[in-house]
Parts: sequence; structure tokens; C-alpha cells
Amino acid sequence: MNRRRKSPEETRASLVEATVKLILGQGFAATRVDEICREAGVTKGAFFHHFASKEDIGKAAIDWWGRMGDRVYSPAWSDDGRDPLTRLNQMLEIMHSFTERPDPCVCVVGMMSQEYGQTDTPYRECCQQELDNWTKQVAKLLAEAKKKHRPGTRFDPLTVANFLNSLWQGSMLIAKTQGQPRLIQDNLAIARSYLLTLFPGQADRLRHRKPKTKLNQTS
Amino acid sequence: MNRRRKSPEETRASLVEATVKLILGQGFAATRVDEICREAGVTKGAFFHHFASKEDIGKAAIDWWGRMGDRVYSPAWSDDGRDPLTRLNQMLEIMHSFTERPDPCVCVVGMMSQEYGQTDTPYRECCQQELDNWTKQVAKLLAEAKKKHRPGTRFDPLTVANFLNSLWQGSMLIAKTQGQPRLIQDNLAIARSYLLTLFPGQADRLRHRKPKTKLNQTS
DNA sequence: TGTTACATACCAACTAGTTTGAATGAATCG
DNA sequence: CGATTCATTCAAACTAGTTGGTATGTAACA
Repeated sequence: MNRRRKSPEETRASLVEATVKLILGQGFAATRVDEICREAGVTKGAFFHHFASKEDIGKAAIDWWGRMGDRVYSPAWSDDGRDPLTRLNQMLEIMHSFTERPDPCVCVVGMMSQEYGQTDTPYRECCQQELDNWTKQVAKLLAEAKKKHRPGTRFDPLTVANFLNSLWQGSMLIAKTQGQPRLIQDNLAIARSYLLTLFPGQADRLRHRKPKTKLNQTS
Repeated sequence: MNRRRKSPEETRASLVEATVKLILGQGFAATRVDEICREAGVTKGAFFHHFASKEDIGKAAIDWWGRMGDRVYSPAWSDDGRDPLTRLNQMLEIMHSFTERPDPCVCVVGMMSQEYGQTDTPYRECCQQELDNWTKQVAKLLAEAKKKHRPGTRFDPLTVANFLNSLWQGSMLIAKTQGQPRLIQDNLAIARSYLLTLFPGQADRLRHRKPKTKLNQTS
């Protein structure tokens, strides 16, 4: 029998990905090491060879999620010379696209923040870092937009970025309990309409491309 | 020694309140029955006399939180003939007041929704009910306001109520990881400004009474 | 005197982490 | 080029501590 069925990197990756999957579904505290091993198709020997503890893989899962986020958002976040509002709009499109995937729209950082946000565990700092990363990227876009287009109202980019982050996390929280991503899409539409009040006259740049869901329907 | 130190109702209540406290700090999955007993100052015998299982007290904690919410929000939610926008504004004031308390601004329903929103546990349905209750109350206020004041934009009361709920839950989630409630206050200010776009000209009704934190400061 | 409301001691199942050893492949040596 | 060494990578069995829950006895009240 071939004992080493794949490269150690693949084994490690499959363990982290299994952890991410389980966190998304039931949180980290409720996730057992044995469960992670079963999901990854390896034994505990492999687990504790690659990770010193359960805590260790928890931190790895947060980091993995953060790096994946960087990749997914990079088309909007990376400064390629396009208008910052166009890029902000693209970010909202990317967020919208999450709701159209087969798997539920949930977030590892949101889960871990909720579970450990008030504890002394290292997860707290890890989550804070990832949330901070997201917020800073969005704040940068908003600051650039503010410089380029004279905003209609005074606003602090970081405050608005925090608002978008809160709305995003809260949307996923409520939507998953309701079992339908529609609420997230509606909230993204409201976020758009709010951003439009900050940048009046930029409706063309901040318009949702695929109008599957109408914003603010019914009178 | 007096074995029965207080009434059984008090014992039961202290167990539920201890559970609520522990959930708020570390979530329910990470909370041990022994911990609840220690916090409540009773033994396991008392616990399992009043509650059939850990799951049982989990549901009781959600319900307890929901009923407390009803009481706290009742000044704004109960129809006393005042203008619906005034009452909506009062609700935002109440939410703001949570951020000024000594204990961190967190929510049992938010915690449990995050932990069990995608599971088959009975918690999911309990949380859904409480979230639904909150949303329906807010939607009612918005619907009444819509009837009384001609809104500036078309909007669905339930959609906007869900937006406020999402923002509220997300704010608590992010703020507790950051360790400061300021973010929540800023988000409430943004919520106000958004509601003002729905009801233009009602700035006097939707203004924050204690202007400790300015909305959208810095240019 | 019977029922309620617990306290105490206990247990079976589970959980994170350990130990031991074997299969593997790469490096080293004859 | 083939044999040998050796660290890496993991499987399987095991362990100490924890956890939800139970069995039993008893003090207080009605």
C-alpha cells in the first residue's frame, strides 16, 4: 500500500481546507480534530505531524481564508488605473457573486470573530488583522474616490469602510439563519444606494451590472 | 446549612442568566455545563433538575434574551400614538445606549445564529424566530412611517428592516473584535443618514439626541 | 408524610494530544 | 549503478483529562 499518497504540502493543504469547510458549517469550537482528519482523509498522526495543536490549524485556517480573499478581491483592490468608483463597484459585484454560488455565503473570519472576539485566544488578533486588511483596502478605494470626485457629503473613508464591513458580515449572519442569500443581495443594493448619496451623479459607475434583483422594490 | 437558599424560580433564573453571560463572552459551544453551574453558584444536580440537557438551557437562553429585548425595545415598539419616525428614532437611541453600558455590546441571538445557523439544531429555529420578531417590529414602524410621510424613495419596509438588523448584528460582531463600541455608534449614524434619504425633510425626527459622536466627521 | 429541590459522587463517552513504528524517497557510499 | 543510510511522512493504537449526564441520598417545605 502506498502510505504517502500525495505530497506533504497537499496533505497539509487538505487539512486546512477541511478545517475551513467545517468552520463555515459549524464553527471552530464545535469542530473536532477527528472530524477534520476524516474530512481530509488522513489520520491523527498526519494531523499532529503538520500542526502542533488544534489552535495551530485554527490560525492557519484564518490565514488561508484571508489569502483567498486577497486573491478573489484583487481584481477590484489592485490599483490598475481605473476609476476608484468603478473598482468599488466591481468589489460589490464580487461580493454579489458569492451569493450566487452553490455553497452558502459565509465567512471564516466572521465565524471566528464571533466565537473568539472577546477571548484572549490568538484567533482574536488573527481575525482583527484580516478584518483590518479588508477595511483598509476599501477605505483606500473610498479615499481615492473622494479625491477624484467631489463627494456630496462629508465622510470619513475608514468609517464608511467599517460600515460596509459590518453590513457585509451581518448580512451573511442573518442570511444563513434564514437560509436564503436574497437578503444579502438586497443589502448590497442598499449599500450601493447609500454610496450614491456620497457620490451623487456617479450612478453610472455604481450601477449593478446584472439586474437580477431590483433594488428597493414595491411601493 | 440551608440547602434551599432561594426559590426554585430564582435558581432557574440564575442558571439561565449565567448561560446568557457565558454565551455572550465565549459562545455556547465553548461553554461547559460545569461552567454554567459555577457561574450560577449551584451544582450539577440543580442544573439537571431544572433543565433536561445542555441543549435545553440553550433554547431557554435564547428565549430569555428575546423577552429581555422585547422589554428594552418596548418604549419604541409599542404603538402609543406617537409619530412612527419618532419611535424609530427612539429605537436607534436605545441601540446607541447599549454601546454606552459597561459590558460589551453583544447579542446572544447573534452568537447562536453564527454558531448554529447552518445546523439542524433547534437553536437555528429559535434564533430565526427572534430575528424575525425584531425585523417584523421594525418593518411595522417603517410601514407606518411610509403611510404617514410620503417617502422620497420607493422601499420595502421588510427589506430595510433586514438591512438594519444586518447592520446591527454586523456592527456588534466587528466592534467586539476591535474592542471598542465607537464603530457601532458610527454605523448607527450612517443608518440614520440612510433613513433620512428615505424620509427627506424629517431630519428633526431622525436626529440623534445626545450628539456625543458626530456623524461623518472629517472632510 | 410526601414532594420538591437540590448536593454529592459517579460513569461512559468523548477529546486533544502522544507514542511507536513502518513505508517512502532522497541522499550517500561502494 | 546498486546497496545502504536516514530523515520525512504518516498510520494505528493508546492515554490522560474532560464532558454531558445519572444515581442516590437528604434537607426543606407543604
